[in-house]
Amino acid sequence: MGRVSDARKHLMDAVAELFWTGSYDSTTIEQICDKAGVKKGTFYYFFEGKAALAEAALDAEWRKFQPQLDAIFSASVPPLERILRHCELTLKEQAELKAQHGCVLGCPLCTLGTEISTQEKGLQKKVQEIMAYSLKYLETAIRDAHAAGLIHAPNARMKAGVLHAYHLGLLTQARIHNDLAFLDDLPRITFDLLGAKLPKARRKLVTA
Amino acid sequence: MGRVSDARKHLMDAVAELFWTGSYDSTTIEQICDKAGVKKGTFYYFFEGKAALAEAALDAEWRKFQPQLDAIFSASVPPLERILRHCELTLKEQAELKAQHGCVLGCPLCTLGTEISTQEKGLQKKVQEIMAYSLKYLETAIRDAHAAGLIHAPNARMKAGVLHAYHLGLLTQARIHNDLAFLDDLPRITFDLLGAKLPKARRKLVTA
DNA sequence: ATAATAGTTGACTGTTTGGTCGAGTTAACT
DNA sequence: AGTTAACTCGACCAAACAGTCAACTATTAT
Repeated sequence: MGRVSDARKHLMDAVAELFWTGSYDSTTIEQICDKAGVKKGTFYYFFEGKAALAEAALDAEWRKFQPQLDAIFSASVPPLERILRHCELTLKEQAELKAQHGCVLGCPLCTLGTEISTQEKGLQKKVQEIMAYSLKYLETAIRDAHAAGLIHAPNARMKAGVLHAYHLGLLTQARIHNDLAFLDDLPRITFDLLGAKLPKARRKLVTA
Repeated sequence: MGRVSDARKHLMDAVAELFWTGSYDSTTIEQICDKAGVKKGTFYYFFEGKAALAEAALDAEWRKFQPQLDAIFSASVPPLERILRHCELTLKEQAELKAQHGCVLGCPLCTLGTEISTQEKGLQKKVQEIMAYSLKYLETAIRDAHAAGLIHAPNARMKAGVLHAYHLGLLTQARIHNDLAFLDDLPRITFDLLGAKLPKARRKLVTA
């Protein structure tokens, strides 16, 4: 009964892009509404406020992204290949975003999470949750690689943590310096850190 | 001629803490003035706006911090010891800040730089500049360590980049999760990444 | 068709903000 | 002591902002 609407979806799409390119606090509700082609009243009909919208949008984005990770980290793929593909996905994504928006955007979870960590506890929890998920993919791949004797990593969780931190650090630097070149080393160093050899055939250089 | 004032200094101190604990965009000029015990008119007498103040404050903070780094990374200290001390300084700082503010604050340059990267180009440049400086300390230490045969790192710059990215990533995670435990591995993993052995005598565990 | 429901809106309120300015105050210098 | 320059302030403005609401519209199920 009653009419149906896609305003909710439009709002979530709009907020994702605005947070991504700008920042959480600098994005106003009116900006979001404008981009979504929706009036403020409608916004408040669907969401309690900016934080609630952000939380919903984050959830939706993650659900959209997850199948890609599931494919890349599929158990049917050799473990080290999974990690390599993940690196390549990151490179490809960042290059596309730079082409689209004119600047390197880095990791959205870091950008958002860092900014709101001292406020908006609910949203913060969601960020933590998603980060924890994506860490698990790495951890599993590393554990499998170790079990297959491809690398020596008795503590897969810790190794994943190191890789993840390095990964995030690079993305952060790339955003801050607005330079994709920071990511060039990503696959090679990742494999270095794993104590594995990067297949020579796979040398995609993505330069700014 | 004329009177002298420390309002400028007070403003710079206030803004440093507010950005640190909150965020750039969420910090209003009035908030800054309140914390500094100064009226808005005075603010605009000294600064063109928030970005200008931030830039000046960043510069001042860096100048205050630099001597500490100079001491830690002194050529009179064995190169690997420099790096270890730097890790320990980070741990100590973050623990103090947590005790003081109730939350893990991470790297201020990252927090600020990530948030404003797509706006405020002048401020952004300052952030990049300071980051580049602090990277140089690491690089020199690594080059010295390599020259002394303590580690194998023919490309000191790249090694420093890896360590730096890992470092930043950890701090970011610690902030996002508000948990100092993320930093526990910092010294050990740092030395792992360097291919060096961490002196057993130095095992300070800082837990949340 | 119609009634019930879901969605939409614009106009409104009160508040917060950035930013300005002229008038006043304080301290250094001669 | 008096001049001058550096500084301070509070009052003010206009714009931007979050948030509300009663009236309106479109859709769906019956």
